[in-house]
Amino acid sequence: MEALLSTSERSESGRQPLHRFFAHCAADATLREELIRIAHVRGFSSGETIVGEGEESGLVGAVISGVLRVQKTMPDGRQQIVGLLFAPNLFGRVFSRVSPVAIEAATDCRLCCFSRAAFEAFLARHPSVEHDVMLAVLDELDAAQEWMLLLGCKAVQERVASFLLMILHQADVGGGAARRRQRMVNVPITRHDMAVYLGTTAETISRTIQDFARRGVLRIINPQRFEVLDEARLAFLSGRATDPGDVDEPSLRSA
Amino acid sequence: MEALLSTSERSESGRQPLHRFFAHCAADATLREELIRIAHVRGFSSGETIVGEGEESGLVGAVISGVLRVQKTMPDGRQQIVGLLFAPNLFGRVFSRVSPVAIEAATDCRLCCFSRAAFEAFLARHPSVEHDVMLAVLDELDAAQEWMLLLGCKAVQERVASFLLMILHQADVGGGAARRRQRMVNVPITRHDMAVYLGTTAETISRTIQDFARRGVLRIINPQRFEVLDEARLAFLSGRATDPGDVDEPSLRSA
DNA sequence: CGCCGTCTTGAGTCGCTTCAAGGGTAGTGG
DNA sequence: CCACTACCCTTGAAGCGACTCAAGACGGCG
Repeated sequence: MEALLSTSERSESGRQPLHRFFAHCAADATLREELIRIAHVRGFSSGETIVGEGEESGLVGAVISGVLRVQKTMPDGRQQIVGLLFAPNLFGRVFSRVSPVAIEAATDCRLCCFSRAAFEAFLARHPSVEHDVMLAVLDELDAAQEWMLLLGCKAVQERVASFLLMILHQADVGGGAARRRQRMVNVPITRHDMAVYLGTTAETISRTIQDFARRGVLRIINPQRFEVLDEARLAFLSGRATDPGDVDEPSLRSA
Repeated sequence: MEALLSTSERSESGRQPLHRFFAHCAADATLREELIRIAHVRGFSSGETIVGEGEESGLVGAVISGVLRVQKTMPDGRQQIVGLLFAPNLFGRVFSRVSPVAIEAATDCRLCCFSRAAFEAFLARHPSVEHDVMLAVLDELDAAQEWMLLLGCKAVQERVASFLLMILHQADVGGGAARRRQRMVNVPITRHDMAVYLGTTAETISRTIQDFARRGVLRIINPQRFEVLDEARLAFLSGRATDPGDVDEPSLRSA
């Protein structure tokens, strides 16, 4: 944990940058010390539940490595992933006794954990830190609203394209202008999880990705790894841009 | 504005209760005075835009009466309503230069407005009030995630049922145990807006509601006003509950 | 009264889901 | 070392729910 907070320079070395929240705390000796006292690092393996849905769980924290899925389940078993959390995002529902969502490990992962009570007490003592957490919550809200647009309006092909672009860009390393664009997409989750995130089925996901490959938008290295050959086309297919130059998209689906 | 903050008792008289945020401010003379100094009440008529999408707008505040729709639009014109705001909810994106969503008047309405800059300065001076705002944002996030479940998993019939229940319960008057259950649903928005909210089309909404009426779940007084005849059935149709007693639902759709 | 917007209803089409089966790969034990 | 199992991904075929297009009904307003 000490290492976590003492290495704000490691973002230089290509690792994930610190969350604003941690950067803030790391910069102040008092905050750092308080935080270290209540934090503990825990490993979870893929599939494990960190917080159950509707469950009273006193655990909040941040992702160090790996991916968490935030999901809701209906009484009859249908489920929807309402968020994916990568490092260095925060997880857990602060200021509520029960969590309205389940949080599970989508991959093996390491988490920096706090007891919710201790964390909230810490925030209450340091309003400027609570402010950072609020900004993180606002970002999450923005992301949720963007995803609602995707689920409500977009065809499956657009959803898959949007998802791939999201994965692609969240993997961009380095901050600001030094940010290096990736061409390789590493999908850290299964087709099934992708389907649950995108509100569709694993079969449809599979068909769509194969279709993209046939059209030359991307190259499939293996089921979890693609090379993006034409990012502009992918952005167009995602519905994010009204197409600038391409003429009518010929679908090779029937060929 | 003074009237707004001086009438925390009016929730007794059947009016909307104050938002936690206002209740807090009304209870402290200093806060109340500061808030009154930066607030102004404005009326908007149905269809007017309060904040444009992606636009730099310095306006935030709370709904006094009427309904706001929070929506996002794709480059090709498709749109999705990502939230409806009733009194006494807060509106506007604090701590961001641009708003990622548009905020429009879904009905004629009255709003208590603040300049974003002044409001943020006010929050910075009073962390306990900022805390209230954070709780409101967290509630909004919960609602957004619930709606993602609806958009990603539910069939249209379930979405419409969920929507009607939401409208029904948000109209329940009185707080806590004194809350009085409504049987009448007043849909404050058009079929088209409902469709945009539910990620479907106006035609499908219409068909579904007529179907509910044929099945005896509700009675249509006029296109904006229904009486709920069987709330348990409606809850079942919304997918919120695995049905306890009803056997297989006969659809009168084909009759 | 006639126009206009909203809601309703009908018919046809299509995208996606569902169901079913086959292939690839990793982990396990004989 | 090689079967064996299990899981994931892929592919095919059929069915259906919801969208699209089109037209008619209702109500409000100038």
